[in-house]
Amino acid sequence: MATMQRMQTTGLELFYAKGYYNTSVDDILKKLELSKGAFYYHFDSKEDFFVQIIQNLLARKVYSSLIEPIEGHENPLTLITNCFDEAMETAVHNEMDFGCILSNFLTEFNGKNEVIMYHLNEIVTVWEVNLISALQKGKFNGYLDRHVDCEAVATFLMSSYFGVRILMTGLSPSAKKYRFMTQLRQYFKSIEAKPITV
Amino acid sequence: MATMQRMQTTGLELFYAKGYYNTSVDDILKKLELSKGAFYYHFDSKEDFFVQIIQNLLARKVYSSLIEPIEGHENPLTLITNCFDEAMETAVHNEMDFGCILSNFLTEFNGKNEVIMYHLNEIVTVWEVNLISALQKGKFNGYLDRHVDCEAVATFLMSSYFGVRILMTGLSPSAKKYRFMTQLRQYFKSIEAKPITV
DNA sequence: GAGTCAACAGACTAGGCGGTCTGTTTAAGT
DNA sequence: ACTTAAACAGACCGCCTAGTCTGTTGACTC
Repeated sequence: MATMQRMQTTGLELFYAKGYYNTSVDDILKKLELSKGAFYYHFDSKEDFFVQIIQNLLARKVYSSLIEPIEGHENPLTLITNCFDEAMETAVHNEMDFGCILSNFLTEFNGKNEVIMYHLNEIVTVWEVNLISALQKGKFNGYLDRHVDCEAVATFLMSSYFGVRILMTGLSPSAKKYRFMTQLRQYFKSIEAKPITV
Repeated sequence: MATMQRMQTTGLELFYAKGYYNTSVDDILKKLELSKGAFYYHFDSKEDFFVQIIQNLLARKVYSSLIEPIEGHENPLTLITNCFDEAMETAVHNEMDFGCILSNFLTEFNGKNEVIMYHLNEIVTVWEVNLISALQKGKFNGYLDRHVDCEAVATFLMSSYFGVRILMTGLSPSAKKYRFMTQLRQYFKSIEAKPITV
């Protein structure tokens, strides 16, 4: 049981760092000092292995870092700002940052593996749904302007976050983060509830 | 000479659709009905082949679709809006859209191949520089608010574009595009030159 | 018409890949 | 003590991959 978890943890590490297709089962087993027998005792195939990683590790990771932090009753724009800030700060401090795990896998498997894409898209949908409902709640509570299209805002936010994580893998990630955050705040200012013009 | 171009064109097609590591030299040669001898007569290696594709095809593609359209003297916010709109419209009409080519390769090679990453980042930098200068020119010409940080805007724009192209590979790309564009316009409104309050 | 060389063809190799299969160990049950 | 089976170990297989190497073709020269 502990072995299964170790396999999945190092599996995700290596898949994230080197990509799924570029990481062999032997690579993972070598790092764990385990054998082929151990792997295929616990998992049916490499694909089955990865699907379980998605459900057990990736889904929880996305939830704890991107969904749970925006579930409060405060201003959703503030919550999202802090959530993105923290997520990006983790990336900045991680010397081996390869971008957003979810977005990387979406890119790698798009058009190549329908089964895996299905599970990945499920996570994306959960994130989207939670973002939208957080925004709608914020609109109801008077934090957002009445005319704001919450679904559109969610799409825009997800896009920009996926994208900035790609850019942050390049030069000066902390500068990229700072610039991104200033413009996010600028954007948020434009959709927040307008004070009643007296 | 014509063979080299055919190789590069189909090479980019397949690399884009299936990924670099997931596309074998034989795959490309099979589609072209050519032999190993032909390939290694024209190119030193698979990596050399790809670097040439980047410089000959990818760089031009990015230039013609993302840089050249924003080089005019009009309002840069309008130019960028139309540029993104058109680029995304092409993606919507492409039944086999796998996202932004540049962003996909950035994701695939990040941390895996320094040589290729160098050439990819060169293209990113060119795009960034041109975006910034277009915005600065727009600021000088009174289209943008005086307090706008052009570098930050460029980072934000590149992020959001990379990201939305990923989302658009999922469900209802045209809806994603529409929502994205509404929020882009919203954001642009917040950084455009403010009319003098009388 | 003999020589030359660019532009290929295709057999070949060494290594890596996912996956299989036959063991072996170890601990618990009876 | 004997059985049973979970949890592995590791040799093995067929296939694929980047890259090599020895040819062959056909146009062009002199």
